Amino acid sequence: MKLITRDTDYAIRAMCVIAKRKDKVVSVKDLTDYLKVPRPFLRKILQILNKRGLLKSYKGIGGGFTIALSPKKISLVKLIEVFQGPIRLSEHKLKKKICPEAKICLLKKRLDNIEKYVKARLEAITLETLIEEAGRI
Amino acid sequence: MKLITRDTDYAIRAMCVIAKRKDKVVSVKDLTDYLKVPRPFLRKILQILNKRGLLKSYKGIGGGFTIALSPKKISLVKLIEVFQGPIRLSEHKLKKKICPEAKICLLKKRLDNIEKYVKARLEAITLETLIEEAGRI
DNA sequence: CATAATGATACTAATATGGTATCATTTAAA
DNA sequence: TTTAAATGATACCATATTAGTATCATTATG
Ligand code: FES
Ligand code: FES
Repeated sequence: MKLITRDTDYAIRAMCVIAKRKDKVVSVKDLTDYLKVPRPFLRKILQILNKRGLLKSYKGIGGGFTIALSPKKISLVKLIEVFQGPIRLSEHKLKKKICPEAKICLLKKRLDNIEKYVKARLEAITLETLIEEAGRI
Repeated sequence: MKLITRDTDYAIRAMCVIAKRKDKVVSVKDLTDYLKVPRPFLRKILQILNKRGLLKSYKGIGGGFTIALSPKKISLVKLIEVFQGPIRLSEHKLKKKICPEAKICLLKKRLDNIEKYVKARLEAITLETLIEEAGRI
């Protein structure tokens, strides 16, 4: 029932570091040294973030990644959806078909409400808020 | 990221039916006829609910299950925890060890808040509320 | 041209999920 | 007292998801 899987988690940590370094190019080596996260796995993750347009990448010696968007614009919802697909707390289906009772199902209605709330909260958590407040500690 | 897995879902549906039938003994056959859910799987699920004291079981011909507690007292949290363990939306650990930064980690703090809310909402959804409101439709 | 970086892609291991299958035990009723 | 209809206990199996590795190609810099 995890809201956040490992890859998303690592992505958040890495993005925070990269965002803090502003326009400096950060390599995977820099990141793994700091984050103690498996290198090939992190590489894969950063490549995905690059493809999705959240990072810019630079090849060759001295290469690495910079952040592609303002940290304000990168929310947890966005990062979660990159690695875990659309946020859906409740499918509440029967055997992969849409349940005929879906429209009147009370349980589904209530879970959908919870989902809306969670999504809104995750939307409000951006890289900026994570970095900014961390700086104050 | 599902809040509710298949077994929990089936358990909820089955418990609602059993609760509605009050003190009548409901067999797995009755339930599968009505719910269209795989029989051996549902059997396993009901056995677990029985062990956990949420159902009472009766063996032999004419046997089956009745509800053991007032539907008021059976919340979604309880049912989820039976099949999925304690509700923890965010572990946010590093390599199975507790993260040294856990106490000051902002992300964790925020996810924990979301978790508290979700848990409270799931606590408020009981079999009684599901049955009662369904009756009004 | 050597080297240090990423890009692309395929493979693998571990865990969780969603079940089946089998046999033992109990009990009501014929 | 036998039989059939139910659950109890357990072991097994199939699939999907998660969490990675491994390899080779490509690119940029000095
Ligand atoms: S959506 Fe089908 S029973 Fe809830
Ligand atoms: S709990 Fe370790 S970084 Fe958040």
